[in-house]
Order: sequence, then C-alpha cells, then structure tokens
Amino acid sequence: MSQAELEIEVSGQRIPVQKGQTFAEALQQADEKIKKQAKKALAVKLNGKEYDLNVPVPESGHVELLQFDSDEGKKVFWHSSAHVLAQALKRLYPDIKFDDGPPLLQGPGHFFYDVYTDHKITEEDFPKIEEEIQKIVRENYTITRREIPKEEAIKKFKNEGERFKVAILENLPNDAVISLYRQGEFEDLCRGPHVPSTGRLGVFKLTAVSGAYWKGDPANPMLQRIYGVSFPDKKMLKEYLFRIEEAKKRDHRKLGKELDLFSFHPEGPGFPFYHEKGSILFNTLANFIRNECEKRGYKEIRTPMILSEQLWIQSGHYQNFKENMYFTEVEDKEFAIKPMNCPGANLVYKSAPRSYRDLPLRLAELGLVHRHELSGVLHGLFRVRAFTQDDAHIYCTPDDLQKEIRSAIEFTIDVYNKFGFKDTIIYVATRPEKSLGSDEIWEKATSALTQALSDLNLEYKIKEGEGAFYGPKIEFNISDSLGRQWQCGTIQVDFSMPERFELEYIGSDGAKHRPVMVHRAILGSLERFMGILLEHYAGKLPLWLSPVQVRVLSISENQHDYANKITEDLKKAGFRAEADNRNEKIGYKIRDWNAKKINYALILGEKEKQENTVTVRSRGEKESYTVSLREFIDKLHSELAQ
RNA sequence: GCUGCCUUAGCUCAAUCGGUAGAGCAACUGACUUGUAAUCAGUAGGUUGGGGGUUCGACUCCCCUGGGCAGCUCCA
Repeated sequence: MSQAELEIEVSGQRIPVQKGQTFAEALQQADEKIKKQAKKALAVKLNGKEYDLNVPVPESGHVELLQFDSDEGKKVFWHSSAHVLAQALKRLYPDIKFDDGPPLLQGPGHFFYDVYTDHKITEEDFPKIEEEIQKIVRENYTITRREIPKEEAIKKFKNEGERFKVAILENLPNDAVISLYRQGEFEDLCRGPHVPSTGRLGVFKLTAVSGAYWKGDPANPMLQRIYGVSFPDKKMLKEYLFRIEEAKKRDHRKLGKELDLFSFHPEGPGFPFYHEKGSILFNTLANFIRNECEKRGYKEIRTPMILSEQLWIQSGHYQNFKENMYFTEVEDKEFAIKPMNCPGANLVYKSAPRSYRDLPLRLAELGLVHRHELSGVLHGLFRVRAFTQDDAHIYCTPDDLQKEIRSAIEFTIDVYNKFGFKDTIIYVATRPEKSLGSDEIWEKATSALTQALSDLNLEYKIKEGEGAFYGPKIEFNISDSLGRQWQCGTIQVDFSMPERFELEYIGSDGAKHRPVMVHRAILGSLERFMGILLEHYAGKLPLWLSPVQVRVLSISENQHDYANKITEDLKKAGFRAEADNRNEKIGYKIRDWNAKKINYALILGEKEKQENTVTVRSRGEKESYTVSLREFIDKLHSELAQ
C-alpha cells in the first residue's frame, strides 16, 4: 500500500487519503461511527467549500458532512431533486429546453425548474411527472461530475438547442470552471454539489406550476416554472402537507370573512372595507401605536389626502413614483392622491420658524395613503391599494441623527415584542437606480443606519439597490404562518427632502441650518399588520385586541333579562360584550362562541340568575367556573394589565 | 401588468356526453324552554360574475370583459 499523500479530519478523526480517492472512498476507512454518519451524508464541506462525495479529495483539511438536517444539506438535497425533475420532464417532453433549477429555503416549494416547451404543463400532468421522478429515484443512477472548458460547453449546449443554458454560459467569465452533472441519460450544467446518486432522494410532490419571466425581466418571454418539494421519507412529506393545511386555516382572508372583520368588493379591488368588528381591531391598533408614540415625545398631525401635483414635483415623487400614484383634476388644476405622507409633514414643519430648541421634532401621522399596485400583486390585507401607515417624520440636527435612529430601532423592536414577534429579520436597503441626491449623501445616510444597528448589536443583511428614492432604509421583516417574509417597519434617513423643501432651523449660533429627516413606520401598514396578527394568532386575538371580548349566553328565555343586564354592566365597565339570546340550546351557543374565537363566554342559567353570579368559560378550555360579575371583571382587568 | 387556474344561493360545495340548477350551513316562521361543540319541522333564497357567439337547446363549448387564487415582476 502506497504512502498516503493527503489527510482529512472528520469529527476529530484523521483519515489518510490516497491520491485520486474520492470522499466516499476515503470515509470508508473511518471508524464505524463516522462510517454510519457518512452513509447519511449528502455532500461534504472541505475547508469551508462544498464538494460531492463522488469527487477525488483535492486537498488535506477539515471535512464536514452535510446532512438533511442543516440548511446546506437541504439545499444539496433539493438541488439534486430539481435535476431529477428535469430528467423526468425531458423523458416526457423530449422537446423541452431548460433554464435554471435552484433549491429554495422558502416559497411555494423546495425547488423549481424553469423550462420552455410547447406543451402547456398543468397540474393534471403532475401525477405522470411524479411517477417518472420516483422511477428515476428507484433506478438509482450514480451522479457524476465532469469539468470542461467554457467553449466546449457552449458548443455542446448549442448543439442540443439549449439556448437558455448557452445564455447562462455566455454570462460566465471565460476562465470559469464549467461543471456538468450526469445521472443516467441526463446531463445538466450545474455548479453542484449533488447527492451521490438519485436513489438518495426520497419522496417528491410537485406543488405548483406558473409562468416566470426569463431572467426575471417582464420584457423577456415567459417560461414555465414547476415547483416541487422533496423529503428523505414519507413521514416528513406528510408533516409538511399537514403544516400547509394548518397555514391555510389561519389565512387572514378566510378569518376576515369568518370573523366578519372586513371584505373586498369588485367595485374597489385592493381597497379593504372594514366591518364593525374589523374597525374595532383597526382602531385598537391605531390607539395602541398612538399611545406608544405619545410616550416617546411624538406629536400627532393629520395632512390632506389630495394635494397639488406641484408639491409632488417638488418632492420628486412625480418623477420617481408616478406609476404608483392616482391623479385627479379639478378646475383645470392637477392634483395627486398622496402615496406617502412626507411632503405634507414638510409643509407642517415649514408652517413656523423652527429653532434648534424645537428639535428633534417628531411628527407622527396615521396617514391613509393610496398607491396604484398592479392587479396581480393584490393579496388580502397584505397587499392593498389604500393603507394606513403609522408614519412619523423626525426632524433633527445632524448631531442628533444617531440617537434618533437608535431610539427608533428600539421603539420598533419593543412594539414587535408586545405581539410576540421574536425573529425579526433586519435589512439595510441601499441606493436604487431611480433616486435623488449625490453619492456622498447616500453614503453618509447609509452608514448612519448601519452604525446605529451595529451600536445596538443587531445583525442585518444588505439589500442592494432597494432603498427609497430619497434615502436608504432599514427594513424590519416579520414572517407569516406560511414562512413568507413581510416588510413592516422601516427607518429611512433622508438628506434630500429637507433640501428640496428648503427646511431650516435657527441654530444656537443664530444662523440658519438644514435639519436631517428620518422617516419611520413601525407597524408599517395597519392593514398588513392586522393581517399578520390574524395569522400569527390564528384568529385567537389577545383580550386587548379582540373585537368581542365576552359573549353572554343565556340557557333559556327566562334568563334573557339577566343576560342583557350582565352585558350592559360589562359594557359600562369598558368591555366589548354581546348577548346571545337566540332560541337555541346551550351546546349550539357554545359551539358558535368557540367558532367566533371570542375570549370568554358567560353562561347564565336559572342558578346564576338566582345567585347573581356568572359561569365563566375561557377560550380553548373545556372547564368553567362560577364567580360574581365583580370577580370576573377584576380578572379581565388583571389580564389587560399584563 | 404577465402566465396558468378558478368564478353556481349570504357561506361551503354538487349538477353524467350540451337536455333547462341542487345539498348542507346561515336567514326567516313555528314548535320545544333548553346546563357546556349542531333540537325538530317548515318557508324563502339563483337572469349560474357581466356581455356576445355557436346550438333545436349552454352552468357546461368559443370570444370579449369584471373579480378572485397561485406564481413572476413590484412593494408597506
């Protein structure tokens, strides 16, 4: 046996490797424990770089086994799954051309493949495709990698008529390593890594098919995108499907209908109609945030919904945001319906001379803005055409900027905690193409944001070119029950608007200075936030938010008077209560009370009426207990105080 | 906006090959007077989203259009 030339280390164990030996072969020399782990490995990471198990070990170093339990392992598993999907599609539709098939960590599937074929793939084709996929898994092809020069790869794919692959290749640098992966008769351009064989992939299910623009550009032709999920075993697929079902149950659009909160109508697509109970929820949220703002020195203002087009030219909205704006004309004058609140706030700022002693001036506004959104993006309360922002504009001196950003961040996180949103993802969005001001100003504004985040030890990711046209932003994203991320809060530093509006304050030196402006919203849109809350709580709102907190159920007609009196007493005590005096049995009323997700039921029969008590049943509990109304009200108060 | 799918009573859904629209729940009326997840009986409810076409005949097939759903793109 020849001398080992390389050495890898796995979980503290050193393994000698002969030249040309693959990772899989090398791992066979490890002890039983590691061999067992290696069997489950999908790929490996050597010195931080991912490799296939089936390639020769290129160098010595530390090896990590990638399994399905990590995000990296999942990505390998799902990426290979996408290839199997492609192979199946090629068998069924020989004319098919492939674009790209990446893994996903969130979205409507674990992976997709974008394809072009004359055959319109519909969900009816899924069983057939899935069958072919499982066949490929059973056939257990070894997946092998080979590397070829770019020119050769382009030639190969040109010959095969794979024009999308050719386009991908042409975009790569000339010295790029071009790797191809083969499994049976199918070979695909891919960076890898991949699982060692198709048999390693377990159960598949195709989840969706839709159009997707080539390279994401609406000007390009549309490809067909086929989404799927895959798991190592059936049980995990079942759990996944169960979770999807659960998520559907808490869809806020469904809950909004069931709980009679809001509705949408063809007469106003994207414009929510709040019913009585939805209004209560909306107003409760609005008052909550008002209160929190007041505690922190904000002053509330209200500005008009329709303002002269001239103002929007001055602010730059007309030039940068026009496609999203609604316009109207009166007496030959052009007006725009406000898509943002900042220009209005600026006029309020300018309504009086400002001194440095007035700063920071924090002007809050629950502003109803209208934005024309493309019809295809509308989505319940998550995406509407008219929404109320818990907006505020903070005018401060450059010296106070850091402090103001920090306290806005802290304010935001405090509010999310109140609702139990823990894992907020923070982004910093930088200068977009369509924007105002110099690079220098953008640099200054962006670093003000990142500095504040760093000072508070908060992690963030960069979203290149996703800022507002007037300034960079911090975005706070929270996730809904399907794992989708929604932007709620935002903090934006703006040096441009003060310039364009010639905002000034008199400094301690008696001279005129320009304030900096911070735009910020915490809930973002009350509409969206309400939708997220409904899904977050699955409609079971905490007491303080519930449109109906208590429902009073009479056992029979004899207690109607008593039930009405108790209901009135609760209302007088400041609670939202309603009586159910319908001519129905108590079982029916309990069932309906439960379905409406009301926090408490008071059950009133002859016994309670005689003893002047109430029998309390809490949401989600089967047991009830009997107390005086006084005691019940005390309990409600203490719950609200929490 | 684009691609695909969907659109039937207030809600959730049926209706064979194109043969003339039906159920449950809700509503209303009556009986029952009820003790912790659906009492019984009855009544009413529809130009099948809208418009046009094919046909002896259209919920069903075709065209235009509104709205919704999923995805793409965009976004709080």
